[in-house]
Amino acid sequence: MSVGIRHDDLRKRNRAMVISAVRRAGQPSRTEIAATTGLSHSTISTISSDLIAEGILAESKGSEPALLKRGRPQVGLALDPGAATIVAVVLSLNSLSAAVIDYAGNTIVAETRRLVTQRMQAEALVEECIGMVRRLTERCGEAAGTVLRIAVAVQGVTDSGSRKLLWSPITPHDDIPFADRLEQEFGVPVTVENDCNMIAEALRWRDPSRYRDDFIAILLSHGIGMGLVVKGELFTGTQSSGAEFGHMIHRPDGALCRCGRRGCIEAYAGNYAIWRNARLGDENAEPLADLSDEDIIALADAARDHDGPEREAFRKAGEAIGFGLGSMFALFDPAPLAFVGVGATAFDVMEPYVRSAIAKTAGGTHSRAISFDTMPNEVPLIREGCMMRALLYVDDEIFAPGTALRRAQAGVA
Amino acid sequence: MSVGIRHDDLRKRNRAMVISAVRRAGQPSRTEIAATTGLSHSTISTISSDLIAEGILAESKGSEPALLKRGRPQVGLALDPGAATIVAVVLSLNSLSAAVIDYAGNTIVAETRRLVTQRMQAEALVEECIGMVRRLTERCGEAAGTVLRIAVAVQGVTDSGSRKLLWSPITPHDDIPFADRLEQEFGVPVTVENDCNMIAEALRWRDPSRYRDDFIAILLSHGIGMGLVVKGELFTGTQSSGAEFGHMIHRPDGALCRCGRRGCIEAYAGNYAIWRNARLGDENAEPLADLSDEDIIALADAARDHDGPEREAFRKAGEAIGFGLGSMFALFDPAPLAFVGVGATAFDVMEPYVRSAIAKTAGGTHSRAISFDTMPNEVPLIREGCMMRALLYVDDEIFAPGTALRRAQAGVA
DNA sequence: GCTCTTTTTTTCGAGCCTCGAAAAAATACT
DNA sequence: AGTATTTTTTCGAGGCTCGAAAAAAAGAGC
Repeated sequence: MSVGIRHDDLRKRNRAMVISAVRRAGQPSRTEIAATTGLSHSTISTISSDLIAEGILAESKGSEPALLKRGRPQVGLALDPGAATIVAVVLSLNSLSAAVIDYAGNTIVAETRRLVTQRMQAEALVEECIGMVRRLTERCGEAAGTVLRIAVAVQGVTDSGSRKLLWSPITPHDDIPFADRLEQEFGVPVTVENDCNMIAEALRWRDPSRYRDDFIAILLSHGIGMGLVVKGELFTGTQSSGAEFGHMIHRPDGALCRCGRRGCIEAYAGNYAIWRNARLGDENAEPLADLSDEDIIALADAARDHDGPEREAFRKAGEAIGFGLGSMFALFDPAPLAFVGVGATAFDVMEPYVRSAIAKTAGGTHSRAISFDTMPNEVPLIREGCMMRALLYVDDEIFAPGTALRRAQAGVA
Repeated sequence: MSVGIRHDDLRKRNRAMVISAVRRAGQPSRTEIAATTGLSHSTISTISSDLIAEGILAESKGSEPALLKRGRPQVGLALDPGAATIVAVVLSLNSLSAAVIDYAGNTIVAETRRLVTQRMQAEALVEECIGMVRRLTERCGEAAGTVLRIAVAVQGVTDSGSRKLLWSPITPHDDIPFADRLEQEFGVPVTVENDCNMIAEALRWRDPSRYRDDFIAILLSHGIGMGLVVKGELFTGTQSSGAEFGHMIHRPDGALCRCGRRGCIEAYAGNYAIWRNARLGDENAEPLADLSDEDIIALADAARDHDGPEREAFRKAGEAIGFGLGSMFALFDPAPLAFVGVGATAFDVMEPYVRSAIAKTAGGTHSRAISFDTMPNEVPLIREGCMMRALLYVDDEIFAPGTALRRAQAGVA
């Protein structure tokens, strides 16, 4: 049961509101913050002067456009870049990248390297991450503030506590305790997040007008992933990162999926499935391990060009996605969609089939206009979402409690 | 964006905590409440004496078991039955019932009558509801407190604001504005809720240990309904009451559903679908309008007795439910399940097929033991959930704000 | 250049709220 | 009857937010 609300929580939450307002708006004045939060000017004044004294916010004197208005000019508040530093790590099939990022969201240093993830031991994967983070932080040296948080985004299923990678297509190993190992190594809180969830998080910041309280991000790549925001909250499973759209059942006992089961949406709409249908015409053939982007683009070109097995393969893919979305819409109604990843470049080929499938479902009723958006490159989105994840943690869990936290901790000690 | 938290909100929320603790625990002492809410004894003391003064709570002197302990005896706090009155209305196929209920949850008067809902005009349906509520409240007369809330539970889809019945199998008419019409008539806030959501609400109160933060209630009757609780919240659509499990797609372009579409889970697992498969062997036959409970029980008996079309029909039903659950579990992981309604009496026939279907899905992995529970009679659950809905509204929206509300309203006026 | 107006930000006292400690109340034990 | 024990209330202290007023920092007008 939820616990009663104490007096100190009040300040904590209002500090969080102010920080969040600044992160969202960029350089809002105190008056603006008062308006958006609904708190009084005096409260905003005290809170923001506290935050400035603590080095979390800073008055941004320099870059004002100095809009010529009559009275005392507004002074913008901005996040102090030096307040903290976070590290965002993105691990995907055969690739690892990481960046050290300041509190305002500017990348300080970054690195990317290729790995053969599918052939590595679990421990070697973890050590590659540790190594890269160590190199980067040392490269920054004293220049950067203290690292307060590390977030790792991985393709695959993580546990609901964001501590372990439960299963992933990038490695044959299960239950890899990334968070524990990295925390051990760096003494800083760490989370492992699902890549598609990070895409969803990034979309909220990229385009809050479209991606606000309810939307769906679908990653069309070798497999099919989904990031889902419902009622303003990132939707996760009760025990895992959840939202495994690719493994909803499209056709019971149908095509062979990479996961070993049959009839999953992915077994029709994943890159390997499209290739398999187009080239082999056998939906039970063993899925390929990997497939280059060019291969998919070539298939899409062929499908656009003429009727044939390629177009038929994309039809099956679109149908699987459409019926899957229809089933989801039966659960929580239609929402704006973003298709991300290589598959998005071929989405124009699939779209009519997706739409006609949705039209055959309960989702088709409400939705006069379900709108699709496509973004071929998922990498920057994952990176960005991962960064936001870490920064928001610092905002809410470290800076919002402020001295109250330190007081409480001292009390415990 | 969420708004800052003011000083008065604090008291409001802590009052809500206290009320909720009493509703949940029955007759907790102040000390107990302090423990469960985490608030200090002094705070609980002031808040509860306020609530007693306002006639919301009462000290329950009478029925103590007087457990012999050393110190000053605890004095239990209970909801004052006379604090308020609510009306719960349940409208289902060919049946309307309503009850006037006191603040402690005791039924004061109740009435049920049969209607031919499918042949009535929309307005006539609304008027039947109004008439029954009026008769009941008049029957109570001065005996009951003021009615503060009316909740209507209906089979079908309502809008997300719980104002209209968007679609229902009990009537051919759409968009029936129950809430507006009843509010007009009685001058009291009214909501229209989906019956399965009310079942879920009831289960939380019936057995909080099993039905707590995440669970699924599935109504197996003529159609298939679902009530879903995820992370402690009743799951609803963004625009409708949502969670239309019955209209997730089991087989694309498959059996004819009552909704006019094809391949819905309901088109395999609804009573009409089971009957159709067993008796006609034609999954495209026009669905029957209604079917008696006895018919389904007879089919289940036949299926238990010998292999044949009946057993095959239940196999198809179980498979549809199992694959559907598997897809849901892919989205948010397995959760405890309750099967409610006539179909639950036949669940033993379907269970093996349900389980084997789930085992073929992503949900099958995590779930070493997904547990099913069956409750044949849905009516008392719907009634109970509907009552709780209304009572919780009074708790949170009327009694928790308390005088603060009245003050604010006066300020506005 | 000086004063007036306008807008933003800070200051200050009032009013609530929760908390901890101590007191009061109510009962069982001896 | 007195003591121990547990629950509940009382009371002063400390925080927090708010509204009003003051202070600050500009442009506008003469």
